[in-house]
Amino acid sequence: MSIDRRSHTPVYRQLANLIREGIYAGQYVAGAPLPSEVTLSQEYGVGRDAVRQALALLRSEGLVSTERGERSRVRVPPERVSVELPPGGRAVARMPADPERVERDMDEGVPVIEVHHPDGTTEVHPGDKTELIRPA
Amino acid sequence: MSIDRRSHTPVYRQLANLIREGIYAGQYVAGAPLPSEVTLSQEYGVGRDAVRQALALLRSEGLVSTERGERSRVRVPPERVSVELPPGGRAVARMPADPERVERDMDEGVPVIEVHHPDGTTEVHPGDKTELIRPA
DNA sequence: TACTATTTGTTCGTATGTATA
DNA sequence: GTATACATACGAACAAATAGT
Repeated sequence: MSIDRRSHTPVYRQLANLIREGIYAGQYVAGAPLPSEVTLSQEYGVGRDAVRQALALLRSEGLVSTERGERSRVRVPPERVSVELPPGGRAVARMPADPERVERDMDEGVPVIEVHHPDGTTEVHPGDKTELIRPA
Repeated sequence: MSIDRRSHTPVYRQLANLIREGIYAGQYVAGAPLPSEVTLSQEYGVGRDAVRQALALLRSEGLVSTERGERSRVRVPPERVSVELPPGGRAVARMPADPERVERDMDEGVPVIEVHHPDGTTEVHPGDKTELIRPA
């Protein structure tokens, strides 16, 4: 599979699909670095801008993480800690605002879970490390 | 408050912070269109690229939505439907992959909630229209 | 320590396409 | 049909962080 210039699907989205499928297929191993942006742009014959947009899309899905000076890596899903939803409690999921995300030291593309207790208090948990449970 | 070119914080992130605060403060009303990208770039004295990156950041937070040919709008939070977490059930939150997001007709910056039942079945709900509850 | 090479981040410029009003 | 506005795509230059020499 490769990039189709005549497709109505944007190049960067096609590229994101290719890389995503590569991750699902195990072609790119979790925790391992992807090829550099320049390498990807040469391999697929697209501009660096398209590569960066594709990687940004995958970051927003929580599939890869990028740090300055290092190649992007396939994100390793962390272990989940069980949190009980209390009787009479409610929970919602939302994306954190950027300053909040940085404050909580969370990766891009990771939602937060807000647990609202009957007494009015609220707990916020990182969505990638949390599993909401209700005992049987 | 305005843009500080000498700050270590990138221009687009500063701009995103300004617009976000403007939304929180009610300066930009929910459902109303923001100024156009060109207008914003002139008002704040930054490049259009910085404006687009700022808006992309706010979209990824589910704070604004953008459609081609129209100015970006402050997103209106939809009503939430209550979904009961069943006894013995588990729930996680994650970002949908782009094709899945398009398939489900969801806005950018909106997570999904996966509810896993004890019998092994799974339900997927849009995070902006769902509230997970446990009866008292 | 210092230096170099690699890599990602930011910013600007330019052009073209596509959808809306 | 025209004007406005957002989307895509390429190139280029420089900054900043990393890793290794």
